[in-house]
Amino acid sequence: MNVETITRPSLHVELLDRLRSLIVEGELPPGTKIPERSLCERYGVSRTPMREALKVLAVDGLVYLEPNRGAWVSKVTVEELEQVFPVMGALEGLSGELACERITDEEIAEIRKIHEAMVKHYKGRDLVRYFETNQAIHEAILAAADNQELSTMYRSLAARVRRARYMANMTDERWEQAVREHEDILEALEARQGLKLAKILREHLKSKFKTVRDWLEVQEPDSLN
Amino acid sequence: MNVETITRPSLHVELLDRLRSLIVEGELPPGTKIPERSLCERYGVSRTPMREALKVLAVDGLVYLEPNRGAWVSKVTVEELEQVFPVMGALEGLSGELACERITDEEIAEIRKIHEAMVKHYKGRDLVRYFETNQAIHEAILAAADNQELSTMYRSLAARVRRARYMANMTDERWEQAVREHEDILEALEARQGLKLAKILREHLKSKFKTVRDWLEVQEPDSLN
DNA sequence: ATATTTAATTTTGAATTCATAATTACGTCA
DNA sequence: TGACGTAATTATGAATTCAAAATTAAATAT
Repeated sequence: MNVETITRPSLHVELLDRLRSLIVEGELPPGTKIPERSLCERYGVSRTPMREALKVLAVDGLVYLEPNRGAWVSKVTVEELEQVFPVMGALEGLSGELACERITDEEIAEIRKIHEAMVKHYKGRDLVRYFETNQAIHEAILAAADNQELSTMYRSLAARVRRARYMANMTDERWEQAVREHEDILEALEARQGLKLAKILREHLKSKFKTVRDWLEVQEPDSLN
Repeated sequence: MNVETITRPSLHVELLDRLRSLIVEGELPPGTKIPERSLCERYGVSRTPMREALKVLAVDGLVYLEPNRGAWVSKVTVEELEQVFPVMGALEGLSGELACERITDEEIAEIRKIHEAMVKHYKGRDLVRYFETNQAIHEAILAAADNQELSTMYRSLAARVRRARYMANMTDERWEQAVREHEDILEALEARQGLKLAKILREHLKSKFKTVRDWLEVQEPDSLN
């Protein structure tokens, strides 16, 4: 009897991952037209699995489909993020609460380490590494919450937010504030104060939204769609 | 110039809606194998759009895909709902909070009406209509919250929960408690006490989960997948 | 030159086809 | 009878094909 069955993922799943990165990492910027044929050639697949992947990404909110007209990388608008951020706040708050209930001392120590690294990158003004470690902290809290449904939903929203390259817009003042908030996050986590952590995380997201909004209002003066 | 352009939705969207109903309404019960061919014949479409729809439903969590083996209506497990309910709680709590900020007196009056109807169905022990009006209240609060992202996510989870036909399992005691909780919901809403409403809604979901869990533990003694 | 039709081209939507994996049916042998 | 192996059948994954819609290019008129 075979226990260790090998299940090669189907093409559309593979494409899903790759397209998602392309979009989230900004290689395909918001508003870009996605012509099926050229993307298919790029990955050497036929249109069938490509179209399947695009349909999933459309439900995910990363792609915008117009019947008979094709697919675009969906834009990141202030109006959209105004709605996304409160939802993310609720989810990340829950993430903090659940994490405090379940997290082990070892996991906390691990997060503390990432936190210290993040502070180091802040002091060295290394924006890219700061962003990476920052994200790693939120991911670690999410992991500690140990809720797959929560993770999936949170990541889906986080991906959409990440496309706004707002980091470049962070003033020194806001950056400092973000780090301060992260100190509070660690503190609440180490004390396992779930409700407090939830509240801090929600507040943290609110100030993040301010940064993103300012950035978007510069980038996207008007424009429809 | 044509302003009123007609955009016929593509087949896969049409199928998406129909399949979703089939699954949520229980016509295709959890665990059912979904043979592509027969479903295609049922709707008179080819496999291409059907497969596109199935892939989307799989991301939604209503369908389970196994590579090279096909699609099944995903099962409703206690383990899954244990994760879904807290997330729903966070979302519905936010829904209550936002609703309290935005809701008009007229909208409140409308919800009060549905509430009265619900109480009437409770007294008449009309389970089906009770369930309908109950759901309508939560939908109305969600609508008042006026957040599309929130609505989408909430509905996706609610659909998965609805598939557990737990209502049949409601004891008189629990039913009474649910109605009592709904009285509190109305009260907090009319007083526009957002945080309180959020808390009540979360609690409300917790007791709902108890009912669902009891039902599932009878229905699904063990079983994998 | 600009606007407006009309034709050609391209792109998309969906059915069909083909290859491959999985399942079922059958036959053999202990 | 039942376990095992092999062939036949069926179902799925993905490429291809075909029809229809949209876009672009060309032609005509103003």
